[in-house]
Amino acid sequence: MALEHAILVSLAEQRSSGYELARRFDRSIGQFWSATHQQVYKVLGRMEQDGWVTATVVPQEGRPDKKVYDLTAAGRVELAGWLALPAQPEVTRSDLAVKVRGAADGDLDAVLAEVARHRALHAERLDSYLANEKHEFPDPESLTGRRLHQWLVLRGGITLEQGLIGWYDEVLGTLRKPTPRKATS
Amino acid sequence: MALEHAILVSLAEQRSSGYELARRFDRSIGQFWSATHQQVYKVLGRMEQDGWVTATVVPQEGRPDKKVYDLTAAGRVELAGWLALPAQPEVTRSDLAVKVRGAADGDLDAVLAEVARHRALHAERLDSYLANEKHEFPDPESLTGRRLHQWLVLRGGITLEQGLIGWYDEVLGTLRKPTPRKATS
DNA sequence: TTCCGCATGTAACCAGTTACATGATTAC
DNA sequence: GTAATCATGTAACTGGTTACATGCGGAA
Repeated sequence: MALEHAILVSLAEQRSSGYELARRFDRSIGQFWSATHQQVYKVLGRMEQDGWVTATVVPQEGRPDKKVYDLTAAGRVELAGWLALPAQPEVTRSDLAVKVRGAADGDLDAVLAEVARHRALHAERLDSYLANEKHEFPDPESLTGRRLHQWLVLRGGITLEQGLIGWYDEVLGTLRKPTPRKATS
Repeated sequence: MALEHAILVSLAEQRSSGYELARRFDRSIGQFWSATHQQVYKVLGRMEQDGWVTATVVPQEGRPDKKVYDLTAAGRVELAGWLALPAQPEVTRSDLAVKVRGAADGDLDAVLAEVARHRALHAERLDSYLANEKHEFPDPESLTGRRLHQWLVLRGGITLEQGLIGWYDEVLGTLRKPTPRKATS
């Protein structure tokens, strides 16, 4: 169980609606914990019933009303309790790694094209993380508390992306036949 | 869906029983796709019904009989088809990253202790991967085909572990109060 | 007029985990 | 005698995905 707790962490930083939470999971924290909006709404409902959060309907002009959620005291207790618990080991699921391993049983070039596509995807994501770091945390040395912790998690995302890209390059460098000279372009 | 396909890849390398598959998922391929033995048995049953694999009971002496699974032609077709499909993006779930991000809402030292514990765990795993590499692939330059692909996936595991360890060290180096001189030892 | 962003949800389904169950053999 | 390894499974549950549903406002 854990989306609960990721939401608690998110709400402790800032009260938000389900929609905002879902968007936030798409970005910063989503590197390490992702969730669709449907799942977020479902879990928020349960959390409200359990008394971890309270909802307030906030009317808006020109757009739909939203339900903004706040942590309750009980929610904070739950969060602190969870933080003290051992963390489960990291899990990385990579379709692509399985495909690389099985590449001999199908079309190797198709698999390599996928590796190249993922390489581009992650390079883009890495760029956006780096831009984000420059913009949001221009002076890491001076950070403390929550902001420092947020920066460290972003650093983790950056490190992982760099590792993946390095691995993609190793795979491509090893398995790609050197393009025949004079070919395309 | 994907455990199906990870099993197909595994069986294409070597016919195996459910038990053997489950053990294999604990090690090599488990870095990128893990599964419990229960889940493996369940999925193997479905795959047999779908005609992707066939089972043969192999009697053994001094230990229980086992059901060895082989790929069928249909299974090979399925595998080749899946390999040509786009791969879904990598997903990394890290409880610990969420805890680091939320550390200000609980006991920071407890979270750091967890980071240190995970650091040790992953350092151990990295060592075993490196030992495995040395032992199983002493001369990477000479590898081709399946063995080469296997080595590359192992390289991926090594890269990820190194990245994680680097990140743990960054977190610990940043958040750990310098131990007071003269304290414990 | 068509699509995108904002905003919230329900329902059906699927994949994976946890707990439980059995039973022989081998090593400490 | 106690635990680990080999070997296979069932049952109940949980967490997450996919598909479907609605409706306003603003931009192209």
